[in-house]
Amino acid sequence: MTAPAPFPRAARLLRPADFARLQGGQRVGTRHFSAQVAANEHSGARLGLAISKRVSKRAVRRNRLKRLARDSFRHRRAELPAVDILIIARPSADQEDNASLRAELARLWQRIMTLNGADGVGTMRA
RNA sequence: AGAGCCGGCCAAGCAGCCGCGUCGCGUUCGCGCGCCGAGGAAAGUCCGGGCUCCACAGGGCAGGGUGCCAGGUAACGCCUGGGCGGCGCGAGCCGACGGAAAGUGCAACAGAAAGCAAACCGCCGAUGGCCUCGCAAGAGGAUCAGGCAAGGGUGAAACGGUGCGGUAAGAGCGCACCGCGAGUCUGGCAACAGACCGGCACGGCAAACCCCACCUGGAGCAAGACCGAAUAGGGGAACCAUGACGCGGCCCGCGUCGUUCCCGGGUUGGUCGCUCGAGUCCUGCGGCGACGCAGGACCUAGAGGAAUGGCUGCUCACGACAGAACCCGGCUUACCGGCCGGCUCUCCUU
Repeated sequence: MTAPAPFPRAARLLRPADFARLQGGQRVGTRHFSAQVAANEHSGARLGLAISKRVSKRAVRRNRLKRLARDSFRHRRAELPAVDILIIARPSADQEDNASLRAELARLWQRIMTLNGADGVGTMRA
């Protein structure tokens, strides 16, 4: 029912350095998430996740948020520009069900796209 | 049929689409195909081991742990069987359950007294003395000497309990039963039990110090090993003053710092450690059992910013607690509900 939308390793933030670079990136916030965005030198968008134990002490619940975010991201990755995105979950996210979190993530990707179109992200380019 | 006890097991299912990780095969290096891919607790990190490194060689002290007995096990604080005590009509369940005659200590309040007993209320006053009566024997009275600890009262606890005898009143003073005992015998590997005997002497607390028996180095896979680029600590051998420093609790003890010679090297990345193991299943034999032995079959997650998922549809008893991170054995805690086996009690029917 859905078009193929793979999510290879190249589309993930793997090194501590990748995360550190995003400290200076642009911030985008929604009700249950916040994101740090910066342009990268790769061919597509990359995703990193930061879901601390402050969100939930239960590993199962943190896993749910990560999986949801990754799945949502991979479906929209083709539309996103070449940016690194770090998604940070707020503790309130733990209370929401899958459907509303998916809707919120969809809006988040949309805002990142428009942000990039308005040229804000270019600041990180060397 | 209803209540309940014990042991074992399962953890919504199916399909489609889109994904993720290891491995194998193919590859036009984009990827494609196939197999496999969380738990009974993966959890808490409370014990025990394996493995690894650290200065280990030994002895002593200290510290810590365990604590009825006997087994099982790699080991344990776990498990099995047994004993004792308690709870339950019962199937069964629960128990830090060694030593109080080695010593030290503790016990608020209350109470006369809290531990080599003592005597507030009380009981008695036989015996000696006193008073009255009596010629006397003696009788009566008070309770001075004195005797007693039954009863009352306090307390968590008061120097065996109940009953009978006994007595001036009483008292293990005597007896019966119970309790108690560092006695004897019998049974048992033992914990312990039974019988007999003794005679009432020894209160409680050892999750108070302590004593006894047994166990016990420390840190942890970010342990640790290997590979490889810039700055330049390092490793081995020989000699030496016995000073300073260090030695994962301390001491004996041991080592380093110095000089000479020889050899070549660490944080961050990559690879390994990383899953074949006290493994799982089946059968047979031994054992009450935990478990052991033998044979056969099987390979069953291995990530690393961290995979094991998302969406949709259908079915039903409407789905709990919860996510591996070096690996095992336990314990504890969380949990919607369901299945199987064995057993107990009550009621009904025959």
